[in-house]
Amino acid sequence: MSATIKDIARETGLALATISKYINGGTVRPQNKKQIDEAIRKLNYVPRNTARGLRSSKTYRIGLVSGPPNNPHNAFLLSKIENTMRAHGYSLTFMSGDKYKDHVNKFVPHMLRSGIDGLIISSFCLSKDICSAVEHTKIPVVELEEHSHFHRTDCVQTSCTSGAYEIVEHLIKMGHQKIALVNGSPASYTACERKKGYLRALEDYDIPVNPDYIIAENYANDFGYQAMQKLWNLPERPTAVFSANYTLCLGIYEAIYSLGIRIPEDLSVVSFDDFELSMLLSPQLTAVRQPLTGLAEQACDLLLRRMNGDYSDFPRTIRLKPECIYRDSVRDLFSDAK
Amino acid sequence: MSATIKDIARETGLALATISKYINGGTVRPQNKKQIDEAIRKLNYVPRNTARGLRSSKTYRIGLVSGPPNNPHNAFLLSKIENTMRAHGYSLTFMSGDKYKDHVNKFVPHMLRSGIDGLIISSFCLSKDICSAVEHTKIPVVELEEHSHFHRTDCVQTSCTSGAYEIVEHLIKMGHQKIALVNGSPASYTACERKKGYLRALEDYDIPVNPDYIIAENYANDFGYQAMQKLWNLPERPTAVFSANYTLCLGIYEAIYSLGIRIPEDLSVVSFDDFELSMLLSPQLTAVRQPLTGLAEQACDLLLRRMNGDYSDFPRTIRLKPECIYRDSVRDLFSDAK
DNA sequence: CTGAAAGCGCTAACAA
DNA sequence: TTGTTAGCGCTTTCAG
Repeated sequence: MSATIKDIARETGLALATISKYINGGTVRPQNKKQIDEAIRKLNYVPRNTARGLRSSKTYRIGLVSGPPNNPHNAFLLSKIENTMRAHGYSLTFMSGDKYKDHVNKFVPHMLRSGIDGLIISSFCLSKDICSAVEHTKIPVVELEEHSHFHRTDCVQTSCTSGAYEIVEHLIKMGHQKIALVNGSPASYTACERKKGYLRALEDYDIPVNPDYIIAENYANDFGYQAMQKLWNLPERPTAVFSANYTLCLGIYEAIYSLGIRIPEDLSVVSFDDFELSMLLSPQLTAVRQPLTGLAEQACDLLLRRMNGDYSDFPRTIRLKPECIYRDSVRDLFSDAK
Repeated sequence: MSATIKDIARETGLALATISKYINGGTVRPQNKKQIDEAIRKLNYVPRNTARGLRSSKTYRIGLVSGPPNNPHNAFLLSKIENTMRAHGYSLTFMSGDKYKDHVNKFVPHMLRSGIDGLIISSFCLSKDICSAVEHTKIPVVELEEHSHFHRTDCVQTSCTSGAYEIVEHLIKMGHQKIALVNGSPASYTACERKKGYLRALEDYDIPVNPDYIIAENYANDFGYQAMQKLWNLPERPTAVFSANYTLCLGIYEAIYSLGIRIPEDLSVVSFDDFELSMLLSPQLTAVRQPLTGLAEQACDLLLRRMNGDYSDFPRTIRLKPECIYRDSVRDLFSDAK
């Protein structure tokens, strides 16, 4: 066992409380300061946050529960949140899992047991039971993007409806009418919002909805692949596909390659989520870029304020607008017609 | 403040110690068991790991320090490690940062303060001071890939030399002689190993080393971009480029697109690290795939054993062989000559 | 199998 | 400014 504050006290001849106060930013006599610093260095003393927390009932730790980090969307949020919270003196306990298995309901209790001062939940929709268990602990929660069964919660989200609307509208303006949507689970809040945007755009331009063109099951890569296969087997193929997220898009692209489909000649493709990848595909992908930095910042800000007891604007819903990035994966049917 | 073990004791009329023992897997009279379970549910009791740890000097938490998770390599490791450790009852404190700023030297003390039973360090090379601070705490450390200034440490690494050798040999067998290397910092262990593999292959095939073809500075995207620009401005352009990691490769591809270079007609490209991306690029990228699952598993296994006091094989160095995936980004100069 | 008591490392009152 | 004291929630002897 390494040195404790007691050892420092013994070494310097000062009282525990003095050392403690100094460590926590209090002022001590310069000479004592020097002595303490020296003793700390000499004994390699590291204050144990766990012991501090026991007393102050703060753990200086927050939890982040999210989808798998090998999705760049989650990775970016994780990275940004971790960095921000660390700058505020918190460390980050991270748990992730596949969205489509119900691990989640085990994550959160585990997280609670591990001891956290606040919790950010991203990509996941929690069950009622879990939500009430969390609410019972009184620790502040910020939901990122999804919408669980909390009684009332702060949440930060991308305005998916507007992003989806805008990109579908772009397809329409380029002359597309047969537009397919490959989407996540209907149980997912974000998936619903994206579909809503898609439907609104069609409605506003008087384009009839073709149920065959809407394939929704989950956000997995594989599903994107299968969905694309299915679409291409339709007697009347779509001229454009709107992929509702990044992982789906990867699967769709794989299918497109294996089917030998040319973009945008044979098929136009747009997607929610914009990443490095989008630029490296040829042709470059037209996509909806989420305000990831903003999402992370707002979530952290909200959580920090709640942890500091500022509930003045609770519960708050913050919606940030995404941005469409227009590249070369959409064919302009009008100009072709000329 | 939510319920404590005391409340359960009061509620059930049993002693603290009995409850504690039951919670930790001890046996109690069936009737008491029922009572305790009921009280726990009723009061929504969650045992505080922080308080447990104070007594048992275990935190049930491990730390992972790594490069940014928006690199799929790091993301994969993180995900795998977190899942594995969680299955063993540990939660994961994650800190990451840009490899090329010296945040790292602040991470580790922060990590130590936060309280962990073990530490995995990936991608980072720690300073001597930090290493001795860590060694002082006696908590087990496993290094993934890089090699710090620890006195003695367990480490798990990809055998970079053999991966690099094999992929460069492939280029040579396809008739390439003018092979460039875009590499990370010479201070990086992995970068050195990858260069070593490159040099050995050239040496074995009696190909002279052209210093202009070796550009090494760091693993950043931007640097890959610049390096590629530089290579293409050379009076004698290389016929092939070996990118030493994923992020560099992204930058190289961006440069290739913007310069209008055709792969593999004008230039062959191979890279360390293989991801979804590699398959979606056209043409598909020939790459070295690291045994990521194996790396994560071995690191966890080693750390778990050390945390359980098993030091029988300390210090252990585990090296796993990568695998080359041959795709279409390399031009066969011999068959062209026929 | 159960209970009483001590104490893990630290902070927060309060007193000096 | 510094010291004293009590106690955070839990585990761990050691008796019963």
